[in-house]
Amino acid sequence: MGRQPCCDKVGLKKGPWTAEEDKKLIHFILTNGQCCWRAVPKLAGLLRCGKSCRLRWTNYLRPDLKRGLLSEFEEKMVIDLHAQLGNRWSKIASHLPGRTDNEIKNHWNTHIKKKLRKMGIDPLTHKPLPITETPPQEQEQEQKQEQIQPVTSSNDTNLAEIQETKETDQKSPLEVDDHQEDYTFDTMDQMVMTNGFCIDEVPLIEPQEIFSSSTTSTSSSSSSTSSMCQDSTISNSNITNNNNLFEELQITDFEWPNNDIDLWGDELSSCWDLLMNDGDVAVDHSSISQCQRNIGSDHQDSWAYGIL
DNA sequence: AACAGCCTCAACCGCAACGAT
DNA sequence: TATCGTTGCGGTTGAGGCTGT
Repeated sequence: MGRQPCCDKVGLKKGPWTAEEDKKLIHFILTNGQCCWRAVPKLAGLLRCGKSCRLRWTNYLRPDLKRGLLSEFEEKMVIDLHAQLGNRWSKIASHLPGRTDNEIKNHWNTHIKKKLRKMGIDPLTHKPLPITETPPQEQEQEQKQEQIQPVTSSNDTNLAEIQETKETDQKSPLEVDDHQEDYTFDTMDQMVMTNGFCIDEVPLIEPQEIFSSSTTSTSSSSSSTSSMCQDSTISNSNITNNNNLFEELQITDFEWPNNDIDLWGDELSSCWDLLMNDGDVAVDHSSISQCQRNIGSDHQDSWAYGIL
């Protein structure tokens, strides 16, 4: 039928976002919530398409994002989940609070793939690489080739592999479980065992389960994006029960991680600095102190500002 | 210091899925 | 059921930073 472009591309800005654009988007979403991304750029005064705004928010500006490299535990979880789910990055991300599908996908392509190959494991099938079939010389060449070519390219996806991946992807977790004896990543198995769940029944990992000293109860955040769109305001009952700030902000759906998580990277902090320093934004210090009490003071300088 | 090649990751693109009508 | 509009997902790209020479 011929799809329309997601937005009128004439005169729209592309490429990296500026601090000013970030500021506008954050301000708009905090005051209006997430709704109808197509309308967001217009209403927020941005020369971007809605898609770009959504991506920027979900992958970078969302306050519940964890910053920095994946921990070893998270990495292992990604490997395990990838073995079950294939390249379903959003599904994988939904098990890792504060991580985005894009982030996990990038990390997989740049780090984990290499690691697995070094360990002699095929990152596509999670089975041992066919060492005997490939003469050592070729292997050496492959390794060199891999060093030359960016791992993000499709250099490792020949037709057969693509086919294989698709077949693997189409397997349900139960089907995968049927072949669990093929799973060869021993440390992974150990991890799975020590954490008390089987590969085919990966639980929703709560932040407090990953970070043992957690105090607040939260639910999976990454998977909440779509449900957030249902509301015209962002909702989070976990926080609002005893927190005026978030009521004021109409932030009721955020999954604020606990104080063990580095919530705000420097860049985002600066965005929020920009936001709070803006003329139409005031800082509610009483709310800040309340937030500090609720969540802990480690990040008090970073995030606890109210927009009135 | 200058340059080239490599690496990372934010952002884009196109398609699929889904809901509304 | 068919069509349309919107959002979400996964693959891919390329700018900028990093590293080695």
